[in-house]
Amino acid sequence: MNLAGPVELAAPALLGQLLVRGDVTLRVTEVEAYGGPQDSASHARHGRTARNAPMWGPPGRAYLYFCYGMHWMLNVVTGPAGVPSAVLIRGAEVVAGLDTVLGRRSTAKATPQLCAGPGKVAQALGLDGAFDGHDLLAPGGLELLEGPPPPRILAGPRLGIGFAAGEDQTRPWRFADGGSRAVLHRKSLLPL
DNA sequence: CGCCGGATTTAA
DNA sequence: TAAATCCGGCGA
Repeated sequence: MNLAGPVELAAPALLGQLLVRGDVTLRVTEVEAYGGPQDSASHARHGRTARNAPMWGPPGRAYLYFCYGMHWMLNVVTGPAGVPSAVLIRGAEVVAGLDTVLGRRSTAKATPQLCAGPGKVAQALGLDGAFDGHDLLAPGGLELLEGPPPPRILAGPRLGIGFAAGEDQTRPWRFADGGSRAVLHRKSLLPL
């Protein structure tokens, strides 16, 4: 997994990787790549601010932001330090700690969609702004570990970025594990 | 300083 | 299909 390369290559490489916090382990099934000021869909589109500062940092850090007044979104910072880019974790499967996840999600039973959606992923891991900037490659807290990459990868346009300029809206920078059901809007994806 | 709207989720 | 809910970023 090379997080220092171009974000559109780092993003699909994160599929199958593991997010571990305490007794909970999630396997990444869906991601989206976001670039720098040239990407009109990215938080970095208006340059560096206090909120998006982690995107300029070294790869392997977390970028957490609050959205729609109620959801936290987990991103993995990629690219060399100084080059803003991040990968939004949009979906995951529960590998361990199901009871903890069910409690955090306030749900009685596990379905394939339990952690399908970026807000759900952060909630399942119990994340909030306190994890913004956290080093995911160091032991403790929240960690990113190596997992087997999926045999089939799907790609398609990013979701919820209707505000972006023309070409940025259709660029196939959303990636998913072709074998997982923990992926939203599977129909808008095609084999990579 | 005030307004606009969002990398969403949920339930009706 | 709409409501919930709040703060970042922009224009004044």
